[in-house]
Amino acid sequence: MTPAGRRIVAAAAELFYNRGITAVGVDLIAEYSGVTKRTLYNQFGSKDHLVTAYLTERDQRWRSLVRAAVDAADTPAEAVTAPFETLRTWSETNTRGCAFINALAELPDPSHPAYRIAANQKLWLLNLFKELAATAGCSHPATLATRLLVLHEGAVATQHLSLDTLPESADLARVLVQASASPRPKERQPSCPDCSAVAPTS
Amino acid sequence: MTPAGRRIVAAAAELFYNRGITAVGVDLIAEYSGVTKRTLYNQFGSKDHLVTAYLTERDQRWRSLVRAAVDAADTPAEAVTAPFETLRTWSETNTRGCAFINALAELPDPSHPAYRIAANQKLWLLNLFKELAATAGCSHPATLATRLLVLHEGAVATQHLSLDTLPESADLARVLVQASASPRPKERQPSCPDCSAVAPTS
DNA sequence: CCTCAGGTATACTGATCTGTGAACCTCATC
DNA sequence: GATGAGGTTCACAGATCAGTATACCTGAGG
Repeated sequence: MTPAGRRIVAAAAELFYNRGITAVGVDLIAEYSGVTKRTLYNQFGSKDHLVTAYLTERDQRWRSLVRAAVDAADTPAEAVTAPFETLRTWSETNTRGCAFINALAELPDPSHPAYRIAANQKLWLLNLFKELAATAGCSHPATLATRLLVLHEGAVATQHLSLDTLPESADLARVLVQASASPRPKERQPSCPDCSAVAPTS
Repeated sequence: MTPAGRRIVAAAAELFYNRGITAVGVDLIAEYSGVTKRTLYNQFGSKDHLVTAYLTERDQRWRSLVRAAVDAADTPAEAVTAPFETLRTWSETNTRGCAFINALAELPDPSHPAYRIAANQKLWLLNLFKELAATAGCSHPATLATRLLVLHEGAVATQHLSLDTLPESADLARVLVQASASPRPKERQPSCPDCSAVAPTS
């Protein structure tokens, strides 16, 4: 991608995320990135393709941050909840929720590439949770992964409002991992039905 | 509100939710509701006011469904997770996520009335969870309510994709309520650290 | 019978939207 | 020194946007 192309994507990223995709015109993006509209169309062909490039770049950037957090975790159990640490720093500069969910809200056509990107992002995180849970020795990693994904997306979605739900979500995520990672000896299970309930059973 | 006004709000609700607020013009809403654009502006004054009316009506409709589900619950514990039952039926006809989160994605101005409506909706649900948890005798109802809200919003947010996370979210919600509603006798707590961890401690 | 609220019909403004056309510039590489 | 990629300038098309103006219709209540 040419230097002008990178500047265009950077400007589109900021404007699309903060003001909405439909509400931002290509003229504004061109002006914001110090580039002619002609250059924008020479590089991307259409606004839809620019939207796709914006979402793709954002996805790659976020994934690399998550990967770094996972690699920096001290223990396998902490690695499972590392994406919640990424979300904590990510939220400091991205305070308007999930860009992919927001994009789907504006793009009703399921055949738009944005749908694939958004779906793949969630599936990637779900699969990452599952693999990390399996590595950490958690029982029923698939069920645990689904629960962690819901918690993650819930924390992102409620971030709009000033409720500060992320710490609580991350706490619960760690509890779920602990309960799933260290199954109690069999003889203690009947005396503690809730533990076996919290630890996924399917 | 006049008959024409009701038809306009109904048409706006369907179009705004399914195609996006910015992407839908007032001409389309007028045509869709079988009404003149003049009538639309006589009733609502501006598109922004129509957006506010749309969100307000949707909020009221959803709240009454939640209240009905809570009232229909058999036990206080089941009442706490009744909103998840509402979400199950609600999602059958509303498959494009939370209309308020979607609206915030398109309306970047925090001074827009939509912000207040969306924030109040989430706060209302959070408070409902808290009151129901207290009624059911749950310990630390505030913490439990936050966790339930995150689960609820996470289930709504991931509904876009075909992941079917709602059953798992509702299951986990019920487990959390159970763990918080029936605290174990003190002498058993040391032998079961995970239970005390799942039951909110703050 | 009169009035008036609710609504219709149609035309219009001025701005903004995505996207294109055509000519020109600049600079590195062959 | 010719070529071509990346970029600029500017004008323009055609559509759509929110919102307004003017005149008219209709039916219920005083």
